[in-house]
Amino acid sequence: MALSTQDTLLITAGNTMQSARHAVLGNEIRNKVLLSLRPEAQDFLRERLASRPIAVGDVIFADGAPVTHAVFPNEGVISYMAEMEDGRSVEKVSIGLEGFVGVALVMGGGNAMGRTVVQVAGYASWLSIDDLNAAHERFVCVREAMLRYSKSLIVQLMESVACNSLHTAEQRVTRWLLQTHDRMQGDEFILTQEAVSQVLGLRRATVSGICSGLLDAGVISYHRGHVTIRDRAALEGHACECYRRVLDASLLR
Amino acid sequence: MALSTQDTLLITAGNTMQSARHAVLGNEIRNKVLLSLRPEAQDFLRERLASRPIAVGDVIFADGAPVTHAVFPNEGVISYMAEMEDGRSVEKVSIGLEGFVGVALVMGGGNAMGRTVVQVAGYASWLSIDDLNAAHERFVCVREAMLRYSKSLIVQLMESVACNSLHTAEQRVTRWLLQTHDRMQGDEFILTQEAVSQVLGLRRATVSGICSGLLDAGVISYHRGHVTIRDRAALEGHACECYRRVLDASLLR
DNA sequence: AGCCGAATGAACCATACCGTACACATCAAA
DNA sequence: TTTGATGTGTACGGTATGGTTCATTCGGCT
Repeated sequence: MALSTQDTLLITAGNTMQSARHAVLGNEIRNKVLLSLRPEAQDFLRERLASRPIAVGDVIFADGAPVTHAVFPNEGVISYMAEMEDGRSVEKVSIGLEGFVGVALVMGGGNAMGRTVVQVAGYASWLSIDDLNAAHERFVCVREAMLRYSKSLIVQLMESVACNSLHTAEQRVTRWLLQTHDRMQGDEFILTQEAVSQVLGLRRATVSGICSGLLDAGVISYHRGHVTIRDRAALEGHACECYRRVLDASLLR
Repeated sequence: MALSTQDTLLITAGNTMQSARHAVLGNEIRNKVLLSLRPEAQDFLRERLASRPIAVGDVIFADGAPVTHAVFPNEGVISYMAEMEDGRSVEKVSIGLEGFVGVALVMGGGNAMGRTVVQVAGYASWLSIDDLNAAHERFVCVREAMLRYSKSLIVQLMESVACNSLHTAEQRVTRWLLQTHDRMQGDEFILTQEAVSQVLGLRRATVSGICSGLLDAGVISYHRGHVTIRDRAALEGHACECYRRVLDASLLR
C-alpha cells in the first residue's frame, strides 16, 4: 500500500497523500450496503450518488442537525461522538463501508442522532434524502438493506455497552484497530494515538503504552500517525470477543 | 406503597409480595407504547393482549431464541444481558413501560438480540407475533410507534456506551435507580445490591458503598432488598446527564 | 425455638487507569 | 537553517474499582 509520489499531483482539500489517492481511486463503490442491493436498485442509485473524499475532522452532521443526506462510506471511518457537559467526548459507535450515516432517516426522524465526525480519511457516496426516499419507496431491497443495517447497528451498540463495562483499554484499542482495518483497503492508514484516545475516552498516555506493546510484539508498526497492521491474527488475539461478535452481525462477515 | 399482609393470600409463581400485588392490580395497561396508539388500534390490541406478572429472574427470551411474542411491560424492569466467554455478564440495555421486548421483530429479524431477564418484578402484556404482525399491517400508528421506540432504544444505547466509558460507578448506579423508579408505580420496589452489581458489571462491595452513601444522605432508604426513593431531586443530583438525555428521548418525557 | 440462607457492611491488597507534566524526535513551514 | 507544531514515550502520584474474604444481621422455613 505504499503511496507513489505522483499521487500528490492531485492534492485536494483533504490535503494528505491519503486523500489524494482517493481522488484517483475514489470512484469505485465499495460500500457493502449499496453492493448488497439488487442490480436495478444499484443502477437507480448509481446515477444519483455523489462520491467524494472524507477527511479527518470533517463533520458530516452536527448533533441534532437535519439529516439531508445518507452517507455511505466506501473507505474510512466515521464516528458518532457523544459530547458531555464537562467537555469530554467519546465515540458512541463507528461506521465504515459496512453501513451508512443517517439511520435516523430509516427511523422516521429527520434529525441526526449525534455529531458524526470523520476519524480515518477515505471517500464516501452521498445520496440526497429525496433520492433515498424514492429508492426506499421503489425497491424492497432498499428497505430491507436499511433495516438489516439498523439491526446490526443495534448489535454493535449493545456489544459496545458491554465492552466498555468489562474489557480493558488494550482490548478496546485493538478492537478499534481491527474494525478500522476491516474498513480500509490496505494494511496501512493514517491514525494518531491522540485520535484513538479521543474516540475511546482514554488518556493518550494509556494508548501510547498499549501501542508500544503491540509494536514490540511485532503486531503493528507506526510512525507519526502512519499505522500498519503487521500481524492481523495476533491483533485479534489481543482483542476481546466483541470484535468478532460485531463482525459476525455485520455485512462484512 | 406499603403492602398489606392480605396480599400474600394471592401468592403466585413470582412468590414475593410484590408479584402478589400485581396479581391483584395487574390488569391495567400502563405501557406507554400501547397507550400512545390510536383508540382503534388499542381496541384491536386489548382483545389480543395477555397480561401477566413478571418475576425477578424470569427469562423472557434466551439469546438468539426465536421471538414468539412482543412483551410490553406495564411495571417492572427487563434487561438485555450480555454474557461474556469468561462468565461475566452485564446489562446491554433495560426496558420498562416506555418500551417493549422484541425490537428484533421490527427489524425484520426473528431472533432475540440478547438474553432478556426480569430485574425488577412487575407485570407485562404479551402479544403474539401473529397478532403483532396483523396490527403492524393494519394500523399506521403501530408502525410509527414501533419505529419511534426503536429510535429511542438506539438513543439509550448510544448514551450508555458513552456513560460506561466516562462516568463513575455512583453516577451509573443512581442513573439506574432513577430509570427504575420511573418504571415503577410507587417509590418502593424490590431490588438487591447484588442485582444492581450484576446489571452494571460492578462488585457488590462497590454498590454497597455507594448505597450506604445515598442512605446516609437521606436520598434513598433500603432494607434487605426493599428500596425506597426518598429524595428524587437529590438522586438526580448524583446521576449523570445521561439520565435526562435518555429520558428526554423516551416516551416517558 | 432454632436454623439457614440471603442481604449487607467492611476489610485487605492489587491494579488499571487518570491527571499532569516533561522530554524528545520528526516534520513542515519560514 | 531555524522555528514551531505535531506525534510519541515516559514518569510521578492519585484514585476508583476489582478480587477476595469475613462478620453481622435479618427473615423465613422447619
